[in-house]
Amino acid sequence: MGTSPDLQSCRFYRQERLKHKKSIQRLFSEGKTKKFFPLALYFLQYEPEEIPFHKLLVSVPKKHFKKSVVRNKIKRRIREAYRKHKHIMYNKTGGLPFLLGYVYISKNVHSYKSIEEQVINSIQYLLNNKTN
RNA sequence: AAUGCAGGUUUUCUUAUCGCCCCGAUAAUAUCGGGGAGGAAAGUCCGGGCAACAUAGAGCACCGUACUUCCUAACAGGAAGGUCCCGGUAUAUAUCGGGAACAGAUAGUGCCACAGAAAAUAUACCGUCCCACCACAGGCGGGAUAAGGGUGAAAAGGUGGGGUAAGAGCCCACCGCUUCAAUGGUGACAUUGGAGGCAUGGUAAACCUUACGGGUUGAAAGACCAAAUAGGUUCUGUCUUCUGCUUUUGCGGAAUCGGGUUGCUCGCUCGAUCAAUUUGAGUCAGAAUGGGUAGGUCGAUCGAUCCUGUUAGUGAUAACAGGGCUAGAUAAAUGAUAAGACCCCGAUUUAUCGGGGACAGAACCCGGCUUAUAAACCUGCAUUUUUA
RNA sequence: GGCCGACUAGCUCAACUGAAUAGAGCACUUGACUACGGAUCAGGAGGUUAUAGGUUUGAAUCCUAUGUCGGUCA
Repeated sequence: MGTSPDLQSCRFYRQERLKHKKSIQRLFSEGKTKKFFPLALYFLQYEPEEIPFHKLLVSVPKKHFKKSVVRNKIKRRIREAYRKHKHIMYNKTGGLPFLLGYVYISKNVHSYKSIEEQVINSIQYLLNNKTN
């Protein structure tokens, strides 16, 4: 382990992605839910191993969007919005980091601006409801 | 020039800011440099490579393919050709364009509703004709015949003539069919000539026959690394219910199991506490060993490869020469925002404004097929109009 | 990523190896019965058999392609 990563930047590190199968199952079974239309946010605080990364997962249901092109586009927009505004969360230090799961619940494709707005709202909501 | 049909080619571009994935260098979550979706990446309909397992040979079964020759690693793909069908042009034929699951119904079995005399070994209902009788409209009996007969998808070679009591390939001509021979062609087949009097309805995307091909399973294949824990195997050692006394034999107590004591419980009582004898079984401890889950690495991107040219071939394609390296992720990168250029549509003040730029996103890799596609361009054919 | 299967009336299902009006129950609707309703009785409507081609005289059925839905394999 070298120098610690710059958490304030807009870089989106590989460790900030939620990949572990059991963590995902924990997030969806034990985590809390809050709706920010067109998104739904699952969140859960966890015990980090070394660096307190917030971990992100994005999901777009296949039921509403048949074409993988459309699903990929929405996922990229959500991830981009989170990347630009995640520094808000790292600014407020203290407390356990979050596992985040964004699920797209609308049946229509929304523009980047409306998605960005709701992502900011959701991050503010998380900071206000943080424990420890 | 427009429209339609068929086929082919291309799949918008530039800049800035912030980012993502891979590779290389410095050197370590930093900086620099390079690369980053498609013609269908799709459907998974075929064929192969690759991998594991299986495997003496032959036959049967099952699945698939089906005009011929060639191409190919292979194919249900492609090229060239043949036959048949459809459309156009001149018109007994030729030519142009398009299409065809295009082997066999004379190997066998099955099916062909309704209608119709009859639906497949032809039949004899209405008919036609001859003879005899009743007795003269006609009826009945015996015989000949298959020309004609509502039907039906399909009717037993067709047309014309001769012939006959009436008729019939009964006979003849032409056409068709079957078969034989010759010639041309690698072949499908074509042309010419002879013979047969016609024997052969349809259906094989019904069973089937013939010929050819197919081992099974798919990257979730498969190979390797490997923490903690549990268990398997092997080796070594220890013990054979626990405990007290005793040198040992042995004796006492407790526990467990089994039998008896009236069915049950307690109690009492009896027996056993590994089997056996050069060993085996089990408990515990230690060591070794192989299998293997979370996870990771490989498989995995240099290949039936791409580009250009020459040669051979009608062509698919092949050979040779030169040059290039061109995504490689794994809850899965290839993006977001802003501005401009190009193209299309609408409004119209003719220069602005507004809207739009299809179908669609790699997952081991190739060769095809099929399906989805905005716009532009090219080629062939047909129709219409204009000009000469 | 691979491999299977099913689409028939508003719903649940039939129609077997092709045969001409695609049938049954529930639901809907009309009438009768009843003071009214239910139940019952008598009738009626409702289908491009998922879509598009093909084979056949004839297709829900056979073949091909497409679409939708479902199952299964670590």
